[in-house]
Amino acid sequence: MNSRSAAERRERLAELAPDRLAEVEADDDGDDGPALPDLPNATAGEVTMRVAPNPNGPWHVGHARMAAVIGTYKQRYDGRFVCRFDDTDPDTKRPDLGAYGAILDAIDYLGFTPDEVIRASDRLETYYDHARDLIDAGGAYACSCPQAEFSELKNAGEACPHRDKTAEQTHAEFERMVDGDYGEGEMVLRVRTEIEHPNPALRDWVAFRVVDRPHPRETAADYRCWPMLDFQSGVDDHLTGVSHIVRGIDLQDSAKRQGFVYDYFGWTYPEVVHWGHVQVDEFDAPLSTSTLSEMVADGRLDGWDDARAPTLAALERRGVRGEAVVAAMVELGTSTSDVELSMSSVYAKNRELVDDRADRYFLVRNGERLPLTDVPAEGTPPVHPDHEERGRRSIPVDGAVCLESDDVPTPDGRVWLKGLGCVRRSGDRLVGTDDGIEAVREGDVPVVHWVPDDGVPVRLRTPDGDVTGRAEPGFAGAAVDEVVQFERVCFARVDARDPAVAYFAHR
RNA sequence: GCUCCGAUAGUGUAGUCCGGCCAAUCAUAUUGCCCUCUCGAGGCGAUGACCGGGGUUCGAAUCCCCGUCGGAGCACCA
Repeated sequence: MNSRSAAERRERLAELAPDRLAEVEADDDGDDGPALPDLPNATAGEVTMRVAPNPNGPWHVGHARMAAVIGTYKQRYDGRFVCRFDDTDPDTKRPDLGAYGAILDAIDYLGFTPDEVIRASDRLETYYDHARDLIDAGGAYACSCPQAEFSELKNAGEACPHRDKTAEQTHAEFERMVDGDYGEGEMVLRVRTEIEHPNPALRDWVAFRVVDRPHPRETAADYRCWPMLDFQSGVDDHLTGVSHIVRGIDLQDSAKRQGFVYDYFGWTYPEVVHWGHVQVDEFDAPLSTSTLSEMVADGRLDGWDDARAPTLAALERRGVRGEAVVAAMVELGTSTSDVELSMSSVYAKNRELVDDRADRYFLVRNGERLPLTDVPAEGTPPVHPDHEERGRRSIPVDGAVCLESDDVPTPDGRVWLKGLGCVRRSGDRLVGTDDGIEAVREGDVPVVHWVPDDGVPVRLRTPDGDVTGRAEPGFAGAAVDEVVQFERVCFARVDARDPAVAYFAHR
């Protein structure tokens, strides 16, 4: 940033138009990167948005986008944030009871608090009531066509024999669906749209179907007649006062489908923004929730917050702040084309957030032990190079040190042991030299980190697997949950003590 | 096949509605130098893009047409 010219501009503005300055400042506040585009037809105080996750697994990084964007809009428009669990498929995308809470935790991690949390599986009676109203309005009919047969008719633009059924008969059959009198596939309730609509995706879609498998939530386990997403979501959006919907392009036709229901009811459809899919560059492994769940179930991952997992829980455990994730997501904007998120931009933002507070420690991975003589009794590197006032560490040297193998000098070569001094390799040992720091400044001697022979064993859990190493003795004093920097290695979050475990955040 | 949608540097984004101030913004990435006892932080640079072709116009990233490429839906999944 050219902060100088920005400052100049500000100064000029202060002279020319003092009230305009306030706006600019407010605009600038906590705002890095381009802001999200304004919502269409949005009025402050009258914006309600929702995240509508299916709780069939933990949230991965991609899921953060919706919450991040909605949460940001909530702040901009002083709006409402609804979290609605769309858990209406007890079978193929079966909800996971642990995921409800995990998703709320993820939203909290990102720094947002929903104004309202609802579960579709609590609301079946509401959907039934609306189905009955829809039938009364002539907007739905019960259909017992086998799926493939209907599909053929539909693609040809032809009505099935059930389409002209009376409302009375449909009512009767729908009540039998509700009562569980039909088996799976025997009867559905279809919305009567336009069977010759140019877009085949909109023709007489299914609103309710029968699912035999009980819902995992006990309170919903007795229901067999389940609404499809487009019906349930359409009704709920209206009932919860949703003013603006953000959703993926895969749901592009949803608004049009639901439009038929809205028309029957005389409702006004919310504003809709569609966006493309997000890929995350670092995780080429499939980001799908079901894959993740499988990997956790069969032990390939230690849990949803395994350092190798692309989940928000894992990022949290690694010491990446939700704020950094939100900032990166907001920068992605809401374009309809698919986007790829670079984790490096999340990490860059996190580094900014965390660097100033992160105390420095040495961690040597897979160290090589080298006897060391003719050096001071201890090394005293600063706790933080930009904050001398935080003091210096004290790392005792007792006859030997460990270095990372890449840092071991060639025979007769020199390295500068950070915070200690220059040493020269002599055979298999290191011997202190009387070189001053100029040796480093001249570029002849690399500065390396090191630990004494009896460093603290640390397991560093990284996205690429675990690494073991030893940290300087002072690391034993680092508190759990603290984010530290292992100099020249990475930022990491202290996860456990005795034995010490740290989670790799980023370089 | 039918119906939608999109295309700016490695990545993301601003600008596109209302054509000129855009030889195109910012961030990230990569990289050079300075500083530094970190490969962190900081400072100063560099690299790198308007999908193609026509048209309209004095003037097009922006408007129009064609093409190409990419994405989505046409589920009793969400």
